[in-house]
Amino acid sequence: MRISDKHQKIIDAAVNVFAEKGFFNARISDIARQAGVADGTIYLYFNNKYDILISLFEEEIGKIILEVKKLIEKEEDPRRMLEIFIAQHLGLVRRRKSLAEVLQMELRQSNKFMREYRNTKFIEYIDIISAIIRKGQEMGVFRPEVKPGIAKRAIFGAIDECARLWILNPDTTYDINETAAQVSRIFLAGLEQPSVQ
Amino acid sequence: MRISDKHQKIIDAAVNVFAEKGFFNARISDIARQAGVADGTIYLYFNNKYDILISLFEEEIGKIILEVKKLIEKEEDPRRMLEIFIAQHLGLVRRRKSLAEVLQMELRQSNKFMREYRNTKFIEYIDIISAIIRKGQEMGVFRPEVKPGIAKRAIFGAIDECARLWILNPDTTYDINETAAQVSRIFLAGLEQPSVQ
Amino acid sequence: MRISDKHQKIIDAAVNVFAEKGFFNARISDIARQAGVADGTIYLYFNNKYDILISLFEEEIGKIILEVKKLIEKEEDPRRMLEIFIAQHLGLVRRRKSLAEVLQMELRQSNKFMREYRNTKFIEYIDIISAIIRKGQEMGVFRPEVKPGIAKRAIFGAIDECARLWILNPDTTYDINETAAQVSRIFLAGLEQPSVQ
Amino acid sequence: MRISDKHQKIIDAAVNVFAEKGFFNARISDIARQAGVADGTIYLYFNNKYDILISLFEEEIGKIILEVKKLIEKEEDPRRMLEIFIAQHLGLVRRRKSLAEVLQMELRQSNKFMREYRNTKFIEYIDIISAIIRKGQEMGVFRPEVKPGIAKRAIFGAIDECARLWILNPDTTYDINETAAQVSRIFLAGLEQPSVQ
DNA sequence: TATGAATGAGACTTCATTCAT
DNA sequence: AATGAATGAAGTCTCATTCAT
Repeated sequence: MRISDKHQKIIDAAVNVFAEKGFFNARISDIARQAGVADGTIYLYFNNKYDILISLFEEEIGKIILEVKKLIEKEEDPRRMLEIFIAQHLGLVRRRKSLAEVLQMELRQSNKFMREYRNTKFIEYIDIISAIIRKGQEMGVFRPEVKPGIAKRAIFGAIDECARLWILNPDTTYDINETAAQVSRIFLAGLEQPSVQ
Repeated sequence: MRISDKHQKIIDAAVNVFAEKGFFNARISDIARQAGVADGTIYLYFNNKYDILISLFEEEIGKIILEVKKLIEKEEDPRRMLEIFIAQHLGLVRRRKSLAEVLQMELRQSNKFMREYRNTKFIEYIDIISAIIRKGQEMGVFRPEVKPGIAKRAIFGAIDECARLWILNPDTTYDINETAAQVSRIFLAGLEQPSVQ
Repeated sequence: MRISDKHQKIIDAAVNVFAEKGFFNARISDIARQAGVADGTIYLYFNNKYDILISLFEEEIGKIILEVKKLIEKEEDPRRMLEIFIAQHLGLVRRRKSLAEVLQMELRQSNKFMREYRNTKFIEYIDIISAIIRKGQEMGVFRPEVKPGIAKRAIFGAIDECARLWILNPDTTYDINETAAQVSRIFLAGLEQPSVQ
Repeated sequence: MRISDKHQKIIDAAVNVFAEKGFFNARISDIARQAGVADGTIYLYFNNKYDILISLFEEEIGKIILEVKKLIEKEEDPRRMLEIFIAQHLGLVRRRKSLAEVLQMELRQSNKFMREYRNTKFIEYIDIISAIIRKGQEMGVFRPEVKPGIAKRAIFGAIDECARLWILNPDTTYDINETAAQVSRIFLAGLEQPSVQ
């Protein structure tokens, strides 16, 4: 195992603590306690508090990218691919609520940091969407005038906002599956060639 | 003048400072300096740092709601209304970049706060979208199976994410007008009754 | 009237506020509000917060000295005089509870101040006791070996501590009259010439 | 060692600083400097500034109670016990002047706090006096009509006030031993059964 | 005289980070 | 590698005092 067991324990603890309190209100000692290590131990694995957040983000989103890519590459139909991406992203909220909260929060974190940190993992993630769209356009399934660079943002934003709602009010909101279905339908209708219908 | 001049000066300064540094990295003394008042003066107008953020949000989004409602109520066609809402929201980013940054950041602020603070102004804002959709459905323009409560989130999320991109990389990205046009087209196509076309 | 009406209003307000919150926790604005004047007005009558405390003390204890002296000088018997002094001091607690609290607190205030401020009014007050004792010794009523300078402290301390108890727990404690009677009896027995009995 | 070395160091430093400046004028950094620790270290041992005062009080008065009880329980004669209590209390002033100052100050501290904080240690301390008196009454040495609950306050107040005088003007006042002797004599004469004499 | 908005120095407290063990 | 006690910088907020009106 390249990455120590404790490294992952700390990441997991940080996910929970950041999700509960937010990055700035989270204390290193909270993370340490939840990870079952001493405060100082954290600094053997991470440079500083912000480094935990960045590492967490890169590693966890890396895993998510692998998962969703594996699911998508089995498919042929770009429409189906998009449905899978959307369902997968929203499914993450149910399966790993705290992680979803942190990833979401992080993207909007203090802009000073975001500007400094070129978030390549996140770009890789949403570029899955634009790749799907491009493929659909090549296949003549999606309308050619849609700009994949804009559409990917629109689609990601839409599902992320639905996720945010669900995170804040898990009970009072629409069922996640239904949300995924609705969002998929809207975007598919919005992207498809009229002639295709 | 109901609200003192200094109240607004502090809000304006806070918008700039929060946008630049983020809420947690912003210091009260930064805001005070930029507002041209003493640190203590801020506490004559706001209870605490977080109260500045909340007040800022409520007051500024209140103005935005008024503006966009005024524009929309002149229109008859729900499709046009949606275009206006989208264009208006994205236009805000160009006209008032710092404000847009803060409002965006704020929505994802430390979830602990967000859970406590029922963000009624924000809900009022996105309910403009669902009202438009409902109207379109009544008029037979938009598809009846679309759930306005989900679609409003999707649409808001899409434009907000596009705004975020533009805020972070104003230069390298698509033109705002083009973005608005693309997003409008996707959603209109996604919402419209096939028969209408 | 030599001393303005507002001067007394501020003193009265300060008595209440100091009694309720203590000197350090009391705010000038509290006193101003209770006195029905503006914060700044207080500084037309007093140099600073501590000056209010000193003035309050000197003026109010001055009145108390006058009152008790007037009562005592009607008497011939030093034993009766002592009883009157004790009853009068404890009676103050019932009649003017807040004032009693402040005077008491003040005597033990931050020693830095107490050392700087020679509390002549207070000395004048307890010297009434030593004068009574001396008179009693001259008349052969009180034992000559008692040192008036020590006895005055002991007597004042005893009644002040009883007052303190009553201030803190007005309900659960002995009746004030009974306390006065008991304390008088103890000290009279302690001071009188055995032969006198 | 149950309580860390630093805990006691901070208490000792606080005694000195509170005695010199008073509780409210004392700064945490003063205490830290005098204790030879960092400011933050204080908060590893105490919750807040006021907690230092309370802890100091409880712990130090606890020790004093133990000492005086040990001395008293060797005696049979209640008169002698009272003398010992008085001498011991006044002796404390000479041996531990700063501590005496703080304990005294504390009893009259901002009444808001005193009302909240049921000062059980102090009550335990002065209940030593009432226990002595009750014992003397049972033995027929002290007069039965004296109420121990009042007398304990009177005696404590008397010696505390003498202590206060000595703390403020150590030079110009009576010798502590003489004061103790005088106060003892007054109270013994005041308490004893006439027939006993 | 009177006001009360404004000032700004200063204190308590927190907590990321270090380092001796 | 691991600990966790200790550090000390830094920020929010308070409030006595001032001064233009």
